[in-house]
Amino acid sequence: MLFKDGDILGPKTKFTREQIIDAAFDIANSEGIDSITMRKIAEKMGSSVAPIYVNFKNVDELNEALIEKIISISRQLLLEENTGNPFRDIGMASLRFAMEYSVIFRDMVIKSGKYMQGYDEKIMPTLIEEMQKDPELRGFTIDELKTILLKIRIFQFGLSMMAANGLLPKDYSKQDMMDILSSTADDVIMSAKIRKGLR
Amino acid sequence: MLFKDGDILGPKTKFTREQIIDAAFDIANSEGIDSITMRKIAEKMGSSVAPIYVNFKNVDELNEALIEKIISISRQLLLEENTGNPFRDIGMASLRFAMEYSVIFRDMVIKSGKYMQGYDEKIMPTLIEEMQKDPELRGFTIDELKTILLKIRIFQFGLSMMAANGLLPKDYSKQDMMDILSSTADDVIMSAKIRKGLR
DNA sequence: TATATTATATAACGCATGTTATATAATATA
DNA sequence: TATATTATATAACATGCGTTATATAATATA
Repeated sequence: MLFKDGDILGPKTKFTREQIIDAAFDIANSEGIDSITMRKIAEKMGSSVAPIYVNFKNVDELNEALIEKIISISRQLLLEENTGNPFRDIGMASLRFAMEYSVIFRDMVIKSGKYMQGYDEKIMPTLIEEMQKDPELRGFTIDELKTILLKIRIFQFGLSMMAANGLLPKDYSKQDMMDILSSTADDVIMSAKIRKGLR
Repeated sequence: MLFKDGDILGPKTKFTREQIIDAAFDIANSEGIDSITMRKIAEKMGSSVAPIYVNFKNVDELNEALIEKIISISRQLLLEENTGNPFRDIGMASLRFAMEYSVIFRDMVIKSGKYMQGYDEKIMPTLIEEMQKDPELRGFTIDELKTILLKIRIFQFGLSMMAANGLLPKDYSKQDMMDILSSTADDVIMSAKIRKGLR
């Protein structure tokens, strides 16, 4: 062995793994995930495709890394919404993601239905537990809480998807969206209480 | 002129315009609209690409015809839901489309945001008029009716989209979906009444 | 039957893609 | 300085795409 372990030979790296992922992310968020090509990424970085293939075995591996970045961003958005009410926080974080990264949000819903389904199934029990602690929701059975949660999640998903696709009324603001989300959540909970004779 | 007008010469047509559109529709509904290629359509029909180019100038013209077929199917579904309550009928028809042609539904939402937006803006006034006739909804201002309609449309869109993407709980039946849609619509209306002191 | 017409098949073109082989240049160590 | 190593550039490849040029075969009429 001519060199010790850890030695780095050759020219300095000009294009890092992160730069590549960032370039891919930019393309995905402006033109859609399917519009990503190796040559476009290279052009965006001002390089050839060679640095990409040094950092990633092939396009599948790059896509995996891109998905990881997207998930990490969505997690970051969730962390930033910290009112302690995970119920509300998840809705708001999803709404923010849908608005700030609308093209990617659309693509993610379609591409990774399976992933999202698994994700949902993981957080559902946690959310139900949180709901059981909420004094506003006292007196409901677990099945009733599940129905309430499902209704609100369906509404929140529809709102996010309509926002991401420009299907909401013109000049509908972020505040309008947050308002209609919490208003409809109130509707669902209030009606459940009335049906149960809790009011 | 050797032949009279209206004469048809040459071999009999084996592949009609409709067969081509149907083949394209099948591919769109199983693999997605973007997966349609001239060669795949030909293979599905057991032909070459030649008959396609006799019936359509290019791929754009074929896509136009495909969109027309999709719209016509969605219109047919709406006609089949005829309870006289356009409010409910549109929701159910959209839900059926999302379930029976889920891949196409997803693609249509994404591809033709502009078209859908225009479509919505056209039927909104009609729906508001219908709501004004409904004795259940007496006493609301137009703005209040608009909010109620928007809430229900957002929920219905979210439900359709989740159904089309397999994001609903396992074994969630069509009946379950129709039930949760009308139940949530009731929630929204009931809550609006209570807020207004109508109950 | 011979001919004009047309539906279809085949093959090729130009283009964009992912991938790879090869060349070039930069860098740390002997 | 000379060399081994490696980051990058370039160019080619196979593949799949829309499209088109050409050939083939079927059909109705003269």
